[in-house]
Amino acid sequence: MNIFGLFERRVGEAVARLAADGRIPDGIDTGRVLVEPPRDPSHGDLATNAAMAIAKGARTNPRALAEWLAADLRTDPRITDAAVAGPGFINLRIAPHVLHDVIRAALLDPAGYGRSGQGGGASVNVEYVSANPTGPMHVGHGRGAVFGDALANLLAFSGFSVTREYYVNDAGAQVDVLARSAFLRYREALGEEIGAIPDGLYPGDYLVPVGRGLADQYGAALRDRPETEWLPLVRAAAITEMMALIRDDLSSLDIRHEVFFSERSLKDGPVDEIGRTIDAMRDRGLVYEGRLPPPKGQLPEDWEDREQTLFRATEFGDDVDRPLLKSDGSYTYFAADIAYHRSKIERGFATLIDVWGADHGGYVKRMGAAVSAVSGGAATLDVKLCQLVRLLRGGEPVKMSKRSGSFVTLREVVDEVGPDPVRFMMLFRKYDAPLDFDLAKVREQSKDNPVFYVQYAHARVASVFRQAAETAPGRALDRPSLAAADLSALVDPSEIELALRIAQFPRLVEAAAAAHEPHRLAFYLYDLSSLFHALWNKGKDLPQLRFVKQDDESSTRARLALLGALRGVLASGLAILGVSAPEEMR
RNA sequence: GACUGCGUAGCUCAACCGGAUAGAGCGUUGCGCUUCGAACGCAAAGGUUGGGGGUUCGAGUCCCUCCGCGGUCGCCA
Repeated sequence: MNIFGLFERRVGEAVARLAADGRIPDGIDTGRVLVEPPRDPSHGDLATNAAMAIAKGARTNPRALAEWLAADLRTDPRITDAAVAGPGFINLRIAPHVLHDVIRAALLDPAGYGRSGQGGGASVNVEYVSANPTGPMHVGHGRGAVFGDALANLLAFSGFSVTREYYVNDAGAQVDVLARSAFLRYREALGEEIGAIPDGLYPGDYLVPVGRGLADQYGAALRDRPETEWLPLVRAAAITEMMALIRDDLSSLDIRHEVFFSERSLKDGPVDEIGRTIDAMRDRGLVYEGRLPPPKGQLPEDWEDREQTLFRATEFGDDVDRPLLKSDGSYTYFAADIAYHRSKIERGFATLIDVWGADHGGYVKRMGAAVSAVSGGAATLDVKLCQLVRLLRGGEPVKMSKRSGSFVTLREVVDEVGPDPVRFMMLFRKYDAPLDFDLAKVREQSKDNPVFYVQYAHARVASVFRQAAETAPGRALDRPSLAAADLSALVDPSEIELALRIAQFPRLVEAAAAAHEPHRLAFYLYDLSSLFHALWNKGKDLPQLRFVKQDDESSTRARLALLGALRGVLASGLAILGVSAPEEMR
């Protein structure tokens, strides 16, 4: 249950009654009416901007409107007070039983609390990672991987039908370079001395096993054949191995895609999907032969002014029209990418989310233009650009990696600190802000480490339940029993504040899902944990606030009910982020 | 030069389709804590939200402009 939505509807009814009474005009737009937590808890439990939001349409001053609405709201048994404040806010105090209902709902259905029908089952495609299959994943890939995965979880939790997809760039020049690099390792495996890896080839030793595999499979048969003959074979083998490597890296973070979509299949499949896409666009007048103005700033050395096949991207908000064919007549990467996104649309997705690295920023407009063009405006594309990750150890930048040849691999980091800190810290920052990831800090078991702080809150709740069971062996601690407790024993402001924060969970999930911003959930869990730890600490000085009290079974049960609700929200939130919720931490 | 993201406390960052007195953590300062639930607690100081202008009842948030930092800049992927 979402009390914010509940009271938003209630406020809407109050507005409708004002209209029915003739005090304001009919049909006023209430789309901007919000019920939200007040900035200052002393103002009330909930606040609404309704009077200010409709004042213009009602042609009445906000204060007067607020008084009318407040009078109506005061008649509701769920509302104990409605006060007008400031420019026209209405601050609401809700009856204790409303909050008790929230606690019971969260307690009785921990996995369902916060879920919503927001998505209405709509199909959403989240494309993330899509790292080139030329080597192991590095830390930068890891951020997009975790972000995309948490976002997919969040959307699924919010009632969307989500497909997690990986676009395998198995068609460009890079995979040919991969093939040549693997071929070198193949010759090495046959006993040849290859010396230093030449510039332009991938030096990483992760290709050594690929070379060995080729030697096992083909013996010396490929060695003296021309490149045109061995390259497709070696390339296919190497890509298969690299994708296995990447899937393994991803599984170390518990990330699994449902669809791996091959770029090569667009061109080499039964039909040339890229050609088909271009033809379809041409039929609609979106493709023409023309010249492009030279790029501003430094001119590329090999710039030649020539006529080429262009997509009218400018008609869809891009800065210039974009080429679909290279000078040798082959398709550009962009042309393939249009065909790929068109395939997503043809597969029934109206909402496309792409998670890219910051270096692809210049690509966003043209892809958005392409999606508008090929879908006729029916599909939307939201591109999330994840900023760079700076890897630190004790404040000092970490560089290089022997294994990969040039970068720190994701796997090295996961192996060192574990998947939970990697996932949580990658999400404990807005995606469009650069991220510092400190290998030393994320392993600290102290309140300064957010991962530990949140997980420890969950473990601490579990510990209270263990203690509750030990101190009174006959005590019924199952959820239905606790839900039957008299919750009116919860009176301390700290307890109420915690309950109110739990009540915000559904609203927060909804907003985070709508904005495609899973980091909000990470911050919420941190705040929630902070309230709980504070309450715990208060019990140290004030024994009457302890959760388990030998001499007061009824307040013990009420508090355990609250903690049971808290435990569910923590577990549920952490599950969306893909972080474990430990029962104990040792 | 163009496009794009960012600019919030000394530092690292939040701020929910524009809402009230811009919030946390670290650091600083002060007080507390004889393992009872301290893998610490409480409190304080700290801000012209990069500068300027505009829209609005109301702007960190939207628009314009300038400054600074990063990214990208026909056919690479």
